[in-house]
Amino acid sequence: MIKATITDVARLAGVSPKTVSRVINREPNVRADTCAEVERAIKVLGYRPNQFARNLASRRSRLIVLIYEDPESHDMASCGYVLRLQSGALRACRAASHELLIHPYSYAEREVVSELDALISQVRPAGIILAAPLSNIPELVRAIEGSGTPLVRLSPGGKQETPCSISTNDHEIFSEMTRYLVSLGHTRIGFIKGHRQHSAVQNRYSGYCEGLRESGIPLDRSLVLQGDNSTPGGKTAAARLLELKHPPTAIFAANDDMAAGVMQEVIIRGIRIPEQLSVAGCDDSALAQQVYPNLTTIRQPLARMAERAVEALVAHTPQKADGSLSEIIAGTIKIRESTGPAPGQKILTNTRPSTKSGGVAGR
Amino acid sequence: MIKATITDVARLAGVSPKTVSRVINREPNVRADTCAEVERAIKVLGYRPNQFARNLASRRSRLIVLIYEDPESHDMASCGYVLRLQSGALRACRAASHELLIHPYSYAEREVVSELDALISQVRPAGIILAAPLSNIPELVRAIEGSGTPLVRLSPGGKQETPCSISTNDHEIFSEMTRYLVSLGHTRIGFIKGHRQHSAVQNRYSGYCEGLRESGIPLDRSLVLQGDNSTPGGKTAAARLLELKHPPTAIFAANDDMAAGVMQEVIIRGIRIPEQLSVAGCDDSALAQQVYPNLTTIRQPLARMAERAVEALVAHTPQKADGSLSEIIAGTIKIRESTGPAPGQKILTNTRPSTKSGGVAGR
DNA sequence: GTGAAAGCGCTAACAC
DNA sequence: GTGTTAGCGCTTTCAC
Repeated sequence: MIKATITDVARLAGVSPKTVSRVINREPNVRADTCAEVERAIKVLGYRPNQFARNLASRRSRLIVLIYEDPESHDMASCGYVLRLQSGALRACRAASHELLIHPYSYAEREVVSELDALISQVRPAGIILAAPLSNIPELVRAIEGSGTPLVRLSPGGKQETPCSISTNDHEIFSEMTRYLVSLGHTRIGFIKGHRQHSAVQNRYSGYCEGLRESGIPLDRSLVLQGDNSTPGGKTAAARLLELKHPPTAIFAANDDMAAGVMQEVIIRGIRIPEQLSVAGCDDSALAQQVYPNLTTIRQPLARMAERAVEALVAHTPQKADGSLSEIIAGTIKIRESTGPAPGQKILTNTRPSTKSGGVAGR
Repeated sequence: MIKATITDVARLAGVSPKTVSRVINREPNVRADTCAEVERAIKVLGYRPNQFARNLASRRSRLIVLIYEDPESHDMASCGYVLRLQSGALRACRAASHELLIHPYSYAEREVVSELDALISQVRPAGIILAAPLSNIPELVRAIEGSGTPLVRLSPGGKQETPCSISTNDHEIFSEMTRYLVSLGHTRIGFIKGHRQHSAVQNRYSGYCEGLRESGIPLDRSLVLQGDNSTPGGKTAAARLLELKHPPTAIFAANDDMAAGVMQEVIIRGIRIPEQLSVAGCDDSALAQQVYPNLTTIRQPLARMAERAVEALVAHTPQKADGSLSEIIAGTIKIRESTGPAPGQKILTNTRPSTKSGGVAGR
């Protein structure tokens, strides 16, 4: 397998290298038969353009960099999160003949910015995807934007004014899940917030509050606890909720890991799920279908978000000035076995809430 | 942040571009003070060598490709597996200033080989890592070796004659876990085999057999079931084992996902773990610490294996003729809460087996 | 120890 | 529509 070059192809096809270049880059202004001839020559020689030469000559690469919080720093808890991002990004990369470079960062280490600088100037990526919670760190965003590299942020919290971003409807879907629990007859619904640092925290909690409000149920602050996104944290929080004078009949955790911790604590205490207590989570991690009973949860469109991000980046390549894309992709509620009618409640005919966002789906 | 080139640095340092090149590549034959002068200039200008130009001129890249079975085709079950491989590979890549390209393949699709060809000729990777179970597919190995790209295989089954490979001690560690269970007083130990396609299956099962043999316990074939690496599969298998006339007092599953299924089934039947039944798995996936009780399992040194693979590849770069590396890195037993003395058994003083491979560690 | 010249394989900017 | 001329920024080869 000796490497054929563009000149070899040009010679065989009886055209100039530039014409071959036009064909492989699908540029206009090539006669159909010339094009066919070139393509034949390409096939005959098994020619593959050398990416490095292309990158060097055209000053841009076909590499997309996906940056996310290093799951190692969380003991691999968020592993489904990372894999789904990768999966979507890879799909779009394949479709666009780009390659994906992964860069997990432990944001604890402060060298990230200089690492990023090095990466950008050495690799000149076609684009960078910055996943939450990193998408929320001004320092990083600035470093990337400063270099002129196209950037898409995934689920940046707060006002997503700055550059391109793709988010999910956290607020709405948390509201919807809350209303779903209410529709099952629950009126005392515990809520365990996510880790403070994570930008989605606020939207999720506000969604819960709104769900209650829309259902006409007053917010009881004693039912709301600060969690840390971990399973042990969920366990601890559940213990506190269950020891309340008026314990909740449902517990809604801001992620699945905490929900799993809740379930552990509940089972230890001999409380049955969902007959005596309903549990809901968020993320639809692998865990959700591995715990018993299977967990009702919210599935975020992570893969789709990353996929769209790559698409935007690839399209955007010739520095589109104001590419201030700001998309929202809706999540989905997955009803499984961990939620059911509140104790002492008749089973309702229709347990599914009306949907104005994302929709509700069984598994 | 305008890009400084090697010529800029050369000019500022008052030397030729070639000398700068020598410095950044750590080539010999540069006087210490020249070197210092160049490094100062590099710092002043914030110079970063353009990888594409280097790659083009030197005909080799600083990209390592990690190829593994697409977790999507397994519904993300093996997500910890992938992440730990990535994590190790990334660590070594950072240390060696290389970048990591990830390529999950669903081996169901047969186009993999031509995709691989394209990848190799376009990207000219410095090396490829082929993870199990893909490391066992002759077609892929041939395609890579045929291109002359350095290859390291991870846990290829069978005789690892061909090229470089890095494996773990599946056989020994499964034997050890089995002996550990015996040391707890278990004599009827169920075993659920892994998916047929996975090359490690054979070694794991043979380790179990040897563990029994060394303990003087005859192999009872009715206690050995074929699993499929999935949680539901483990559940089904457990049901069959528990309905046996003489059910086992311990169940050893060839991976954690199946072990989780076992635990589900056991809990449904109201059997207590570990008092009435011990359960052990393999992989130390995130799951192992998320199920209740936490799962006793085997931790494979996946990250370390991938890390070593990258190191070998990077060192190997100038096609070392016979780089037939063949390393074995030992796994570790993680004793958690799901295993205990067999029912009706006194608690032994020392529940830990003698170790001749890998060693035993609590958490 | 250091430098000059000649590409690596492709694309940019123009000419025709 | 197509070809020509120059590089892209670095490393190679070989001279000194």
